[in-house]
Amino acid sequence: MATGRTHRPATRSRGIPEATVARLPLYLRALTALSERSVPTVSSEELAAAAGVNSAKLRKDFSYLGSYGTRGVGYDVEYLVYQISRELGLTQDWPVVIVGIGNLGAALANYGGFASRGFRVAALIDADPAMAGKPVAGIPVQHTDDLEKIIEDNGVSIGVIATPAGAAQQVCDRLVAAGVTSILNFAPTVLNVPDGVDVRKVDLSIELQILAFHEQRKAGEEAAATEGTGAVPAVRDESGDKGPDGDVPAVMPA
Amino acid sequence: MATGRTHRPATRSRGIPEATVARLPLYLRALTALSERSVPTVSSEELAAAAGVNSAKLRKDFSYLGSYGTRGVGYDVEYLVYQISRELGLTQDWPVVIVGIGNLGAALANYGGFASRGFRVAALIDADPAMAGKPVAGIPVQHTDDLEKIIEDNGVSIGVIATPAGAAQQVCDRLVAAGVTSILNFAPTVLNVPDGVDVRKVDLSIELQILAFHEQRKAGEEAAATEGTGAVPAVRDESGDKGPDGDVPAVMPA
DNA sequence: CCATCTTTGTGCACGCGTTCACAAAGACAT
DNA sequence: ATGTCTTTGTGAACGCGTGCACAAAGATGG
Repeated sequence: MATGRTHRPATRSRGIPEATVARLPLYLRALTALSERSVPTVSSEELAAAAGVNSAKLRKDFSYLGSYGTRGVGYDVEYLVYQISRELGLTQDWPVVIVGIGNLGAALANYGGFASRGFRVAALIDADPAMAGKPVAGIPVQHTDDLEKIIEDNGVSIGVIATPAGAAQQVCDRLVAAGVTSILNFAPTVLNVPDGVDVRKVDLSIELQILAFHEQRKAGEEAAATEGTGAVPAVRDESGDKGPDGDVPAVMPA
Repeated sequence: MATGRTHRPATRSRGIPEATVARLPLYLRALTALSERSVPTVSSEELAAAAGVNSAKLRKDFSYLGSYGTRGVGYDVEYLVYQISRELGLTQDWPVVIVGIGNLGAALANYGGFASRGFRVAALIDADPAMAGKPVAGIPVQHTDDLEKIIEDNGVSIGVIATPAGAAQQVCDRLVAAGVTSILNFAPTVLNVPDGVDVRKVDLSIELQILAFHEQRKAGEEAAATEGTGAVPAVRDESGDKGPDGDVPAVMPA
């Protein structure tokens, strides 16, 4: 996964397990699609298939929200959409600021997923004076100097960081000091925040590296299966023997 | 987190737990920074702090790779950088294709994190004929018609999908048919893939919704603590009572 | 009203991941 | 060589998440 929670160990927020919370948006998306097709009810089996999860898991997830299903029938789509939306806090409007309007920041500003579903891009902020005033996705970019004022004026509690890694912690500190308590971090850095502030990170290169690991493993297995006895992998040596790699080859920088 | 694994239940890939694999890139990043500062060794405590994890967890993670530390001293930075790089498969070159060169796709193509660390953008692919030939990040965009040929010619096994949701599954099918076995999906859809293919997803709106959930909870707790007795939350009603919401309010579309 | 059939909601068991706490290992000084 | 001190590596306990499997609930038909 492209993200991981920071801090806040495993506090069952008001009884709903973290793992369940992470799946609710998935269910909501599937339900919204059904709602648009005017489907009145769904069974846990159908909905689970649409969301790509196990049906027992889905039922257990919903059981944390309450008993919203009807046995022998299934779940009322519209009602469930509302309940999940309410649970996730999407019935209210969340103003969001995006800091760092480079390629990625601009892409985020243009991303439709922000506008819908209760999120509103309240402001775009960048440190480059040349960017100031220039409209991106129809919203004029403002300078970092005004960050605190923007946060307070708009009542922003969610911030998105899309700056270079070097600037991320500093931006984060200012956001938090100004009152932001939830941060979505796209910069490849570990952010330090005080208790009570939630950070979620999206890190492209981490995701790629995880894929590469599995890819390498697949290649190794395949080679082992294709060639020879199939018992001992021929490509990769097992861990534990420090033998073949005495000195350190060139490994790429940051 | 912005992602979640699909398929492949919990197979301890060659003995290394999935959770550990997901943290290796984090350690690698911290170690690379130390390496650039020419720091020769680190203790588990220091490195754990830099990576934002528990030191016991870090030591256990490293123990899956082998005994690379020296008691009383710590870990040799350069050596560990190499070992982790090798374990993640970053000592080889991974050609990657990006499909869907919109705002996000272009941002990804320009993202420095791809170029470094063993990943190379082999091709950019888009369905829009008007895009064909136009260079993005110095690489000419190619048309979707040539997808299969591009995959095969470049020996690509990792694909990145940055198309609209509607096109994602179709693109995914073609990538898989052409030989791609690892996919990083930025489109807000659940992808169906055959066994043996890894999918990781990065979903901005899911991340935001999870943040909104916690944000709402924090707001509720705060209101309860600030006002009145402090025992009963005043803002949000507890689950289970279907009372106040008889009919369904307007919930935003997709 | 009763029987049957579908689908939910959940008790239970299992496994992964995390954390504690400590013994073993080695560096370093004397 | 011996003792002390630091830091690793891991055994063990615990908690969360998952999935099975089934009883309870309600719809539906006769």
